[in-house]
Amino acid sequence: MSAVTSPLAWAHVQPAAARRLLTGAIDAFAERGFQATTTRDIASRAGMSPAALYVHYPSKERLLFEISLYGHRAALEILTEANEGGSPSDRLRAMVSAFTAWHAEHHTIARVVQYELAALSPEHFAEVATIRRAISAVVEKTLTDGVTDGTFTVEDLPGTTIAVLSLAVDVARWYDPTRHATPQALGTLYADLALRMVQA
Amino acid sequence: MSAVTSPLAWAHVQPAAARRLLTGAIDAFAERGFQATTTRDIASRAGMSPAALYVHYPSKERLLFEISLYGHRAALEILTEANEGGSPSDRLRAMVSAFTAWHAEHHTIARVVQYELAALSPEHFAEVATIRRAISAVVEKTLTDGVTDGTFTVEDLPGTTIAVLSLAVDVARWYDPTRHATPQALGTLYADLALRMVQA
DNA sequence: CTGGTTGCTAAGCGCTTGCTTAGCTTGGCG
DNA sequence: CGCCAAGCTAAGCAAGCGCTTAGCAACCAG
Repeated sequence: MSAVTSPLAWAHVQPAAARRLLTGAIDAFAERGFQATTTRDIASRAGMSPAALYVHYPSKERLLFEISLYGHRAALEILTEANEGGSPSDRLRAMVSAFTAWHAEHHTIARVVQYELAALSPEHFAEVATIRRAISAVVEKTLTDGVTDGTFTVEDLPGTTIAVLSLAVDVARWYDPTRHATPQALGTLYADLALRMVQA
Repeated sequence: MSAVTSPLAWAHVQPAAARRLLTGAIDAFAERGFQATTTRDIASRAGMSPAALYVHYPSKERLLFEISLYGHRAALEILTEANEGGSPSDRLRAMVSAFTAWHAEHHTIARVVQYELAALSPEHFAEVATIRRAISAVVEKTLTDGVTDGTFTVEDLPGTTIAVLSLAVDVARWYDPTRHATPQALGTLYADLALRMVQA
């Protein structure tokens, strides 16, 4: 099972009822947004009464935090694994390909991760922001390596880092599996575009 | 620059109280999202009681529609004007530069335009979707022209069109005028990156 | 068997929501 | 002046919100 195509492992969420609530919440948050989703909606997606939610989670916000935290960790892991070994070009290609494919494959989770940050409590947001900085740092490091060894020409390093990540992240906004290419094909296309953006 | 003082022409919105409600709604929707914004919040930003909103607009959704419609029209106009005259390279550079700068300059309106589509009524969404298709068509046409005259090499035309637009649109998500470059500088950088993505 | 823990539901509490109603004030016009 | 429309507010309604409480059935350990 490749890192690119692996489904997010929610097996660690126990018991099964808690997992059903979590996956129901992902679908609901991605569809309507956090604020427009009711606890009654989440509970009914899990086949339960509204009160059952509070047996497993102390609040609706906590549910969002669990999703956001695991989503961010998965995204960082995907990037870090793709960044192991090879030339800067190889690593950038692997990272953009995997990161893009992940945002397409898991566009529901990715939407929650990228667009519901403002609904997190300040403490929970701070925890997630740490992971986000690490994600930027991984990409910026690879670009720096490429500039150093002469394979990349980058005029504005932080700006180009944001652009490369931004390209992949925005996939979550528009991607529809019934209308667009496979996540892998999109990853390949985007990796090519990103390489063109920085090649010397 | 707040939506209130931005150079987007809201002068056509009359009377002044209606305009104050509209600009207050832009700021509130951009900050918290449509669903999390209350009519009491919008009214108080305009210095009025909650009931005064309904003198000028029949519903909260209608306020969103007016903002979304005008924002989409402004975005299409920006693109169309930048696409007039010159080589495909010149036109692509001008479009990406202007479209990116617009999304940075008007990131509050752009956030409402790009992220609150799901809150529109089906009829209002359909109206706005027409403009969105026109926006894609303008960019795709210029890429096609560049491929035809040999200045561009594009493997996947619809995919690359989305990527170019996506790059600029995502600026609205992360742009912060206190932390990032000026809209003009960002536009120049992004125009360069976009040209690199497609040049033969 | 008994006693306690786990996972759940029915009912509902206090509060906030979008929006409505009734009525007041203001300014223009005969 | 009298009249009316425009623009506003205070008060509040019905509905829906996140979350709590009380209690019940199923299970397992002793």
